Amino acid sequence: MNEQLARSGLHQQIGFALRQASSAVWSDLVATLAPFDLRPQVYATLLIVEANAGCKQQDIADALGIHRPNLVALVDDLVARNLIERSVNAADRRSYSLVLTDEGKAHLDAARAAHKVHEGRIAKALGSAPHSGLIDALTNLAKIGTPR
Amino acid sequence: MNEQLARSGLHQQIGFALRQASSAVWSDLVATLAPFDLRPQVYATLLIVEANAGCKQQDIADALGIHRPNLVALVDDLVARNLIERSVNAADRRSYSLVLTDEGKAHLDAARAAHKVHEGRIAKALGSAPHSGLIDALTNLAKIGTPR
DNA sequence: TATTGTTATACTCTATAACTATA
DNA sequence: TATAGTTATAGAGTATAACAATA
Repeated sequence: MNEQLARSGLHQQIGFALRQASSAVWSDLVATLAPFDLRPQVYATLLIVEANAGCKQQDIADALGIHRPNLVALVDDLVARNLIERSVNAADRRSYSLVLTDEGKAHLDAARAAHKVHEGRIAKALGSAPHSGLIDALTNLAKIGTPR
Repeated sequence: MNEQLARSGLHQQIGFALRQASSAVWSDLVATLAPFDLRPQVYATLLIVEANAGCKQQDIADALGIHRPNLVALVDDLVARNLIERSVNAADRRSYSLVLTDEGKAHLDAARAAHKVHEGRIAKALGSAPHSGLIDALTNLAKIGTPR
């Protein structure tokens, strides 16, 4: 941000502070997971399927806070890569039962290790007084990925 | 989120918590500003121009953390609506000098009143102990707009 | 050379409507 | 009727490359 620019009060407002912090952290997460060919939502899907073996796509959409149609291509891709297995749910043949494959579990474990490093960067960005105030914390978060 | 769904640890992770909180607050802000025909970034642009009369588009892009091409249509629209005035900067004829019109100032003031109400909703969602922890705060924020 | 604004373009994420198959 | 998955489509928001005008 241009330091000469007078304060418009923008970065004191929770909506914009959240937006910028979220954007910065998301970008860092995208870069973190890229070596594993995983987008954040795809990684999250693997986490959810791991913790909820046999869940259906609707469950994942709810957990991610998005709509069902947006999960279709995502799950298709995971199945094509043999990271999850999609089988018809015998009890209710409208839905699928999703489970991690062994390969999916191994891939998730590798990505999780990288994610841990990412969380470390966040902790560092939050500084030594993470509870000193939400705006301060978010302002610091928004600086993730900025050369220091 | 499906309450039956076992915890995948997802909502304990800052990246996803931020994402969901940001999304919820942003949606609330969009709805708040809609009656004024302003998107959040357009409203933010008015705030920046008000606090930095004579600034150029590049300044706004920097403040918003976006790239210059994405501001062109936005500023065009504000000029067409007679909310800001764009005049050639005599000192550097490459750039424009942006200032609020009287109409723009009045429109911004009206929107700002609505924005205050939105901030009240956020304060309420944050609860009475806003500093008790970042994740808790964000989890509460993510519930904005959810029927309680 | 570097910067400002611009145009054209593309990608990600998310939303809605309508279909199918099952219940 | 309602639900799960799907298809097609649309919209916001942001990104990059390349150009003209100006410095």
